[in-house]
Amino acid sequence: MARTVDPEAHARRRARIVAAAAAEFAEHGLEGTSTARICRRAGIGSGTLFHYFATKRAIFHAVFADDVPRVAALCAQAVAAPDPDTGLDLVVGHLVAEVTDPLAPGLAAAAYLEGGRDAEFGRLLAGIDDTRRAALTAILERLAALPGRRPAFPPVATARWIHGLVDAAHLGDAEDRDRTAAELRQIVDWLVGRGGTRVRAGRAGGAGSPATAPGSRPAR
Amino acid sequence: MARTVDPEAHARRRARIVAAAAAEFAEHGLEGTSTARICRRAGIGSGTLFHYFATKRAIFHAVFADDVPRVAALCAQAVAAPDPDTGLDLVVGHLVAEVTDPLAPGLAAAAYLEGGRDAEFGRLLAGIDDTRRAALTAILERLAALPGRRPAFPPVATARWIHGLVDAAHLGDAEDRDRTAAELRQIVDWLVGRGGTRVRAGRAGGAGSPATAPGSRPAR
DNA sequence: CCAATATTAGAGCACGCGCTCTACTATTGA
DNA sequence: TCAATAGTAGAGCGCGTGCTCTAATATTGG
Repeated sequence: MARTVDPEAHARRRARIVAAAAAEFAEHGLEGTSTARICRRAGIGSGTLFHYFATKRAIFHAVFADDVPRVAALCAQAVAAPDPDTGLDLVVGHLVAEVTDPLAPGLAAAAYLEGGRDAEFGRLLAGIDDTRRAALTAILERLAALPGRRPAFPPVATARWIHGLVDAAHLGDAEDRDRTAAELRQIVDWLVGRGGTRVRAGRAGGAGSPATAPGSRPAR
Repeated sequence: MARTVDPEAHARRRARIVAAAAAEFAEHGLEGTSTARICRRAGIGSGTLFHYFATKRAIFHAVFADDVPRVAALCAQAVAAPDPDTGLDLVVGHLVAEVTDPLAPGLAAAAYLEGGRDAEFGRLLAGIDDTRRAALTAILERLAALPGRRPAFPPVATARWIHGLVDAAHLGDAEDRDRTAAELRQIVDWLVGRGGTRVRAGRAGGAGSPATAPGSRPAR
């Protein structure tokens, strides 16, 4: 017998394809992206592409499925943190990092479109979401029990809204991502009853800032 | 000479096509929707379709452009309202109605994907957004000046966040739209410093509700 | 070195796409 | 009634699609 596989090299090449595909999907969505484009971007032929993935849809799934273990590990770590504040910062930091990724908005839109129709893919997304929201809820419950904290909503609702805000930030203007991220941290602190009066007016755009609001682009 | 046009009949038929197209676009996005599907749904032939619209993209634009005058009128009415609370309710009511529309999430996703690439379409969306955000900001400024109100953020930031929350609600689970809408009203009241203690814990999911959070599906 | 297998490129296939074009019908004013 | 034009249907065109298949090349173990 001859020729065994180097799994690392295989994984590297696979990842290269997934990265190229992610960029294309973020721009054109699943149906709008042609396999030829992915090939060109990855610098390979179509034969190679279909050697690594059976269908275009499989590549799309891989783009998101690759995140699952990373998210799970981070959530476990955050829940296990001795201090709920630390745990919250971990999760929020992760969500903010996602918002800062320039590919995120396009991918989120493409994912939504697809999640509504492809049941298996929908379950994949729901799984990622549920993992994060469950972790957030657990942390928020411990936070609410802390003395002196006055969270505005019950933990489940707060977790849902934080997630919602991140979704919203995803759709936000690409130019303002850093400010959006900063504001996201701020509003989370506020939702959670952390940081006391630090918020009240000022900052986050400033009382004296121009009246024209530059914010997010899309929304039907 | 002979045969003049009935503009009303023309508009009705055009609207019928736009409605069918909107449903398809919400499901498959712009590039994923074929003109043949639109024709089938609208019960017409391709000849008819291209008699009313020059290109598929033009139909897509029309789906959103048709909203512009409606939004402008409502915003003007809300700003002109004698009482800023009434004005706010008008705008929020309009946004909530949008969230309740079952086509909204898909269309929002499709719009985002397209707004990022088609500059003209991007400007169209930005225009709608700016109209609404400017109206909201104006109303919120009057609201903040009211005695006894303690808004959490400056008006511009609040307007931006309300818009963001609506975007987030768009992406939310289709089954929970009514609850999402109710919570949206609640969090707006809170942001605006309206309704006092009515919010603090309880409601909105309940302290005794199950720990598994059902919330939104998508988000990368 | 050689046999065996992993990996690659790209020509080519059947098909569905956006859109055009022609032929036909419905509806109007004179 | 009849010419003129709005409206409609659908066959068909050129092209790009997702994917397959063949043939060639790298890379390994023995």
